[in-house]
Amino acid sequence: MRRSSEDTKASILGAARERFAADGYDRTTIRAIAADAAIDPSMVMRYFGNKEKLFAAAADFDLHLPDLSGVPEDRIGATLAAHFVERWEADEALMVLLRTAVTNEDVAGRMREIFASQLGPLAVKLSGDPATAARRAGLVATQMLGLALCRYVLRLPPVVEMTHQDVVGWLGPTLQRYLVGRDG
Amino acid sequence: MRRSSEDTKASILGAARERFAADGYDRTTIRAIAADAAIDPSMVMRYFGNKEKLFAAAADFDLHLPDLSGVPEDRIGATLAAHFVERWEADEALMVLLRTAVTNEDVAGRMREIFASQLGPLAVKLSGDPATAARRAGLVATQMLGLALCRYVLRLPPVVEMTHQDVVGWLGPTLQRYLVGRDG
DNA sequence: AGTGTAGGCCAACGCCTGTTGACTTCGACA
DNA sequence: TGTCGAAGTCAACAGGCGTTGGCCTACACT
Repeated sequence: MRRSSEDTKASILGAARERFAADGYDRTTIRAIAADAAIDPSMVMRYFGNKEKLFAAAADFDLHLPDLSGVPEDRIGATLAAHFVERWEADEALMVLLRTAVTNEDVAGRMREIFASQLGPLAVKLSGDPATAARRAGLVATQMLGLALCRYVLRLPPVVEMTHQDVVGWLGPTLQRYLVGRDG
Repeated sequence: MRRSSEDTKASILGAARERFAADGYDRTTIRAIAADAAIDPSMVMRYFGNKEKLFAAAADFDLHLPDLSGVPEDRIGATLAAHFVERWEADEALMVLLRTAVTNEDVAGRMREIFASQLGPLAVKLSGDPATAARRAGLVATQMLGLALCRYVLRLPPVVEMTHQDVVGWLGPTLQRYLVGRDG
C-alpha cells in the first residue's frame, strides 16, 4: 500500500516540528526532515513549496489562554503560571517559535504579534487599566518566556528540577503582581 | 603604514562580536566578518584558527556581579535589577551568548556554567540557605534572561519602552523575593 | 487489459560556506 | 642596499544546502 497524500504531508509536518523545535530554523535541513519522514527531499518541496512555508505550517500556533472569569482574583497569577507550563509542554509549537525567533526577525515579529494579540486583551480585562495593560502583558511575557528559556532551552539544572507546583508557587505571585498589582 | 598584528586581530574581534550579537553563530559568516574588518577571510583563520575559536574569543564573558555587602537588605533586588540592565547594555557579550546558546548546546553549557558559578555563590550568601540557593539563583536567571529576551532580542514594544527605572521598579521586588523571600 | 494519474525517486543545478596553501608586498634591520 | 619575516591577497577546494525537472511505478477506473 502506498501512502496517501495526507499521510505523507502529516508525516513531513511532524518531522519538521521535531527538527525545528530541537535545532531551530537554520540548523534544520530539508534533507534531515525528509530522512525522518522516510521520504525524498523533493516531496517536501512538492507539498510545502519551500522551507519558509514549511516552517510557517509547522509553527502555526495559539496560546490557548484559559478563560479566567471563574477564577478568584487572588489566584489569577497561579492559574496563569500553571497554564503556561502545561501549554509549553503540550506540544513543540512554542519551542519551534522560540528557537527560531531569536535569530529570525520575521519570526520574532510573529511572536510579538502573538503576545500582543493574545496576552494584551487579557491584561486589559484583568487590570482594568488600558493605560498600563500593555506593559503588564509585557512583564508577564518576560517572566514566562524567561522560564521557558531557562527550563526548556538552556536547561539550567535548578530550573529544570522544579515541579509544576514549584513553578506555580514561585512564579504565580510574580504574575499576580505584574497583572493586577500596584505599579512598580 | 601596514596595520600591526594586534590591530588587525582587535578589528576582527570587534567585527565578530557585532555580527555574532546581531545574527547568532550560524548566520554569521567568516566572510562577512572579514569584510567588516576590511580584511581577507583567510586572515581570520590565521589569527583565530577556525570559526569556533573565534566565537570563543568573542564570547569571553564575566557577569561582573556587584559587591552587595554595603547594600541595605531590602534594596538587594533593585540593585541587582539595575546592575543586570546596565551590564547587558554595556557591551554585546551577553547578546552574543544568548543568541547562540539557543541553538548550540556547547554554548548553552557555557551559559549554565556562568550562571551557576557567578550567580550561585551570591544566592548562597544572600539567602543564607545553601539548600535553596541554587533554586533561587535559577529563578533570578529566569526573570533576568526573560527580560533580556523580550527587551533586546524579541523587542516586545512595551518591554523595550520601559526605562531603567521602570525595570528596577517592577523587577526589583521579584528578584528580592526570589533571592531572600520566603519559599514559594 | 489498458491507461491515466497521483505518489515517489533520482540526479543534478547553482550557490554559499569554512578552510587551505601558494603567492605577493611592505617595512625594519644588518 | 639587500634580505627576511610578517602582513595581506588570491584562487581554489570539498562539502552541504535549497531547489528543480525528468523519470518511474503502483494503483483505481473504464
